[in-house]
Amino acid sequence: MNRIEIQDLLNNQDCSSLDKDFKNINSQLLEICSNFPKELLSNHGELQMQLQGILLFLTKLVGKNDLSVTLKNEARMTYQFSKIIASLLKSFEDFFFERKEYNDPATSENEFVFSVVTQDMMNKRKESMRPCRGHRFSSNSTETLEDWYKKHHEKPYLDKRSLHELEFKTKLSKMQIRNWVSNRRRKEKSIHVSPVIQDLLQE
Amino acid sequence: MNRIEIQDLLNNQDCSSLDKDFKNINSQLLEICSNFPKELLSNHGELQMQLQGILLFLTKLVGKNDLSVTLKNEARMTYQFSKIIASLLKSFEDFFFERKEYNDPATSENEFVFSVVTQDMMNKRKESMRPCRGHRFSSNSTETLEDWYKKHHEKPYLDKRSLHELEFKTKLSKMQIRNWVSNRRRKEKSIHVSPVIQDLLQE
DNA sequence: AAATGTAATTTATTTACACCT
DNA sequence: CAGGTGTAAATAAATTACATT
Repeated sequence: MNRIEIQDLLNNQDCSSLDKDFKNINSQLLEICSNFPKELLSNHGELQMQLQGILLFLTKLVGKNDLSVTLKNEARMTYQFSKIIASLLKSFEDFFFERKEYNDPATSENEFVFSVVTQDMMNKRKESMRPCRGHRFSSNSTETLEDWYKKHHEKPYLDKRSLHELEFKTKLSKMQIRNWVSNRRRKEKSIHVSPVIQDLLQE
Repeated sequence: MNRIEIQDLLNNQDCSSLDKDFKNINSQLLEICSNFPKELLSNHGELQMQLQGILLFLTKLVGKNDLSVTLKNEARMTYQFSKIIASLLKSFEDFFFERKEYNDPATSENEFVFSVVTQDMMNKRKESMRPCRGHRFSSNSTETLEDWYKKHHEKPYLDKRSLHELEFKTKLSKMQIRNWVSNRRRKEKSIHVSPVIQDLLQE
């Protein structure tokens, strides 16, 4: 399984420039949506151009192989959302300018896609690009922590020295380490090994 | 954990009438989207009414407690999608009829939500309402199958009699049973119990 | 700073189905 | 069509973060 690499990747960097670009795209979309009917007549050409650019960027993004699954999914969704906006825009434009030759819905809508990007999805990207719920630590860090826990099994509470040491070894923040140990204690409660196995392990 | 109940619920019924209503809503939405610009002037009042009805239904649906998580999510997404459509429709209408008092985007867009419903999401509902990937069998059925497998561990292949018997006991279709046994054989390959434990189990 | 609850995410497992031999 | 294998779609379980008390 090649999952650890992906994990480490997520832990050690911000996917920085790509991520910034993607955020940028999202803001552009939000802005387009906010100004939707107002701007249609004044600069619809510009809007179309902007949307084409956005779609182009997203196509490229979706095609990339080295992306995190999350980012890829979001990119796909945003792509679909952009497409629907572009499509609606086009329809309305045709309507405004009486070029009433919009395609037969029966055929054109077949590849019509709807996708949902909630606003808080967009916000999420802005806020929490760092310590992220559910994102695993590197197996290295986990091992270090697990070792510490095993050693201090009797009284699994952090003192200053331990915290410092772990911070250094794992490169995690104090808060993350405190959380981990706290969560680990909780986990302990729900682990119940049968006595037979326990004996076995003690050999 | 209360998960088994939910599972059984999913296994034993079709959520039939609700489900049909929901499908209906989805088709309505699709139709509205297909005819979007064309119908705007001719019967926008009707459209608005229809959308209001849809939103009402979805609000109720989302509020229900006894729904499968999947359905609930889909309902939420569809709700958001409907809302965006309604909102766009309203904006354009205002624009058409020169009542240019659409709300200040800064305030009105704050609760603006985008959601994505891909077309194949809608199709999925249509097709596969029965044997559904990922939906677990009842623990009862699984136990029966697992028992059979254990008994025939040496040669875990179905004969006609076994198939018939299992079909009767589990209420699953022949195909499902064949699939299960096939998948079970595959799983066997990836299970490797340490010899120590194996000895232990043989006692 | 502790337990506890729970949100958001990832990973593993289960079922269905397609394709090949 | 049986059987193995690959993989899609869904659920379940585990991991990390954070809020509350």
